[in-house]
Amino acid sequence: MTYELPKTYDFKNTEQRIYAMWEAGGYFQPHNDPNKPDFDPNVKPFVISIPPPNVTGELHLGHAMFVSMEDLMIRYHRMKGYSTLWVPGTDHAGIATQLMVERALEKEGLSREQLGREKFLERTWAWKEKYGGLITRQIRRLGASCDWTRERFTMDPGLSKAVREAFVRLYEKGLIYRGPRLINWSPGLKTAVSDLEVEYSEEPGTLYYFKYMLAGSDDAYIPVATTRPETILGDTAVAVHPEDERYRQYIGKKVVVPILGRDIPVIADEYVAREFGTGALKITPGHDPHDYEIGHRHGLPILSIFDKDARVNHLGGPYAGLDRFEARKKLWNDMKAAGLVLKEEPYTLNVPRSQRGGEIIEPMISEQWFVKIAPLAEKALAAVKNGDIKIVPEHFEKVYYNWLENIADWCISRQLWWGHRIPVWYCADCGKETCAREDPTTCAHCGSARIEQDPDVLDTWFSSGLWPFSTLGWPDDTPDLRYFYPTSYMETGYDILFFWVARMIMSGLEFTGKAPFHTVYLHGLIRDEHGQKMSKTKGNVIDPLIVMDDFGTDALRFTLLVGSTPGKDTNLSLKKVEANRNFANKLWNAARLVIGLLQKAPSTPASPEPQWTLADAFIFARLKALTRDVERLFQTFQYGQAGQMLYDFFWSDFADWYLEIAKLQVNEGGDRAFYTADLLVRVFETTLRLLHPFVPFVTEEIYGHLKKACNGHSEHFKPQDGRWNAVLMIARWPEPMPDEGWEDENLREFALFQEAVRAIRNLRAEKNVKPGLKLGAVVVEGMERKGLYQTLKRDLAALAGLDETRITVHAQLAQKPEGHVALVAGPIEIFLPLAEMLDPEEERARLQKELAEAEAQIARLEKLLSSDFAAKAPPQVVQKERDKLALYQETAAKLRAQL
RNA sequence: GGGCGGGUAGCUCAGUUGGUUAGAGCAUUGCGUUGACAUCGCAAAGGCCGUAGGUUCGAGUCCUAUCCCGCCCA
Repeated sequence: MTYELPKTYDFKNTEQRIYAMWEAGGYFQPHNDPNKPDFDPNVKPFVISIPPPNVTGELHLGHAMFVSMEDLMIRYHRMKGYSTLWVPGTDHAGIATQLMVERALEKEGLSREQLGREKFLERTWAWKEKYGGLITRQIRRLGASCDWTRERFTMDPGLSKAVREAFVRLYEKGLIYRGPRLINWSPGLKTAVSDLEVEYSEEPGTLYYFKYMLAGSDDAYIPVATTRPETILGDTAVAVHPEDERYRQYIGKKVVVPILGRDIPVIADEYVAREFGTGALKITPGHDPHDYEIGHRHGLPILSIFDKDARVNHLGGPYAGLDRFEARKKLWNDMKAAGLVLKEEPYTLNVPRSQRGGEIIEPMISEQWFVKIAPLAEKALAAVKNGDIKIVPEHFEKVYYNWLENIADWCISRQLWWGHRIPVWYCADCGKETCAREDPTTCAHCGSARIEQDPDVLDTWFSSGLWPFSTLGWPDDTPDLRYFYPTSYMETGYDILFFWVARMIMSGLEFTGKAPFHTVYLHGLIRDEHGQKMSKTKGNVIDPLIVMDDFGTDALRFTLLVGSTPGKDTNLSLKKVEANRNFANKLWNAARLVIGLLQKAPSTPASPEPQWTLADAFIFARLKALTRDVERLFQTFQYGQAGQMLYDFFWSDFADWYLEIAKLQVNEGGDRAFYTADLLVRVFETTLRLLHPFVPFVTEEIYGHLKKACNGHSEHFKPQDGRWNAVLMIARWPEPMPDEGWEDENLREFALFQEAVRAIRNLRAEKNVKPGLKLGAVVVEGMERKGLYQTLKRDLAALAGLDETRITVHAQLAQKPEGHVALVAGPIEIFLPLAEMLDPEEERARLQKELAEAEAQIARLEKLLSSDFAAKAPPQVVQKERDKLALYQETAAKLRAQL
């Protein structure tokens, strides 16, 4: 019975089935599990914790990128025999999720305040249950081989316990403190956000110049410029540079706050840039980070003039109740009327905007919780500097250093409900705080039962920072934690190097005493095909789900993986995805052919000694080189390059050349057919293994068919390492095979053969020889080939459109055949009976051109070899050039003989 | 202001210990289909590797300067 496959690869009906098969087979779980009795602690683990997507999020290309990349890393290591664990999970995304639920409530005409905290949280959990599975289902669709039995969520009891433990430890160590500080306030969300969650955008604005009148004077004033006139209401000083001759006289005097009439001092501070604006700076310590520092230095009062909605409060006198922007307008108009205004100038502002939603952030004094970051940062810095952690690509190490060296304390409290609540209780009686691992019922200081928990929750990144170990059971000493921690690679986008990677390193070192991973691999952002950031407003968003529908998961994965270099942005074009869908189909069709051929071959050999052909030697030598190269590239994180080599090998060497010749060899029958089929299976199967981490579905599907066809036909047809596996995904990664000495010569000889074939094809094309017209030929192969072309006659004929029966092969020819045109490929000459269809002059010109080219190369190489090059370059490099020269000289000699 | 990355074919990009004729996909042009694949094949054309210096026997690759683009931090 013959085994046949459909003509086109049907990814739609394959991917889901394959994934379910893998998962049901338990292949996603580490083969060496510390929770099982047969556990062997000597087997090396390889572990990645997934960057947890928002639990209620939807798949975008950023997810597709990291899933593809991590799955590649995981599958490679799994095939290498590591006990491989990829821990999946999601995070609770405090702000994002809360906003979604609030929006849903709004539709019912409800607010979270109306509902109350408890009910609101119930609703949010229900929301999470309902939509939480979407993103993980989508990640599965990408082929992710994560261990779903170990899936985690940041608000699981275990991970919540980790958060609580981490907080309490830092608190006990004095690394967490609470206090009023200037923080970034998001008036729309009504919560503090960290420095990292603020983005600065350059926007056109105005620089306002006005008079700060000297107290007690009617005409003396200090001119001051500001971009935010409304903050005048909170000014508590005017600062000038101590050496500024213009204002020196005013230092220590008082000036009057416009409209409000408060007296404030003129102070001297070197921070003031004399050349900027008027050289005098108004100081609003309550609403500007720099002013805050200056205020501290000089012991200035700090006024908060806005409420939580960023409306002016009672300190703003007549402007109380106005929004900050309305207040700006009104105050400025009033100042104009009062004759205090000097001028306005257009000016480019650096506006702080919320990363979420884009509203303008207000710096405000607020009571918040902070992590004292310096001691943590120091260790995190050292871990990379001393090589415990390596960042790929390397240049991000500098970025990392720069950030950690200038880091400010981390504001970790958020005025939200959805998240881990701060484990601190305040006592109504003694006023002290109780921070505890278990919810207390009484104050730890006075025993009072009148305690109340802090209403705030922690920044989501606080829990994400614990992810590599909290997912493995920390703070409990679990078998998973002991065996799988520290993890191996941390793979993620460079955009969250600070948000997440740096914080994981700090937390890991602090809480577990170990770097949470030894390698950080950062990928770039996905942009559209013209390098533009994808955004809904631009309408250039590519939905990975649609791409997978149209071209298949493998095509998308291969495109993302091969088109990317570590740390560099990737422009994704659908054209490329389409090309890679074609690649998957090419694989499929090669499988059809290989399966067809092997079934035509005898199932046993007559002789145990194979007689390999030149083509056999060529493809196997190329496979060996490929295996070596791919391994080297994987070791150095050059996955894209590895994928490209696989693509080229498969398409060019294997499909275009070897398969064509293999057809002929199988048709020969007998042992030639048997050994050709045998080699086909080994080469093709090895290629499938090498490609599997990139395109897992199509390779797995083909593997199954190939295995079945082989097993159904001959017990001899087996993979290179001699055994078929249950599934490809756990087959062993191909070991590089050492060179045995025969490779180079065969590769060179095959290259000449290819050159000869191409020369014939070109001439045919040039002269419009009908494709169906089979030509005869005289081959002069030279003395060294010893009749090689007798055996290549058939292949040459098939590939170049010749008539095998009319090919003659000679070692040498005294005279060039009459009426023939000569083609030269190094030492090989081929004469085609085309003279009659050629203009002798044109033909002469063609040969002249080729000769000129060869002579140019000879001249170039002779010059090169007579220069210092021959003396100073490494011998192999020089030899390579000498060989080339010899080849050109032969070509030139043959050409001259033709002319 | 500080730092980082990039500028290679018409477009999008590879090109990692420097090795002497710079590659791919798409697009373009020509030819080709009963025999794995038109989701294909065979071929062609297309590049002073941003600019100027330097190091070297040798530079797309290393160094310096410079212009342009992008990103991060302040």
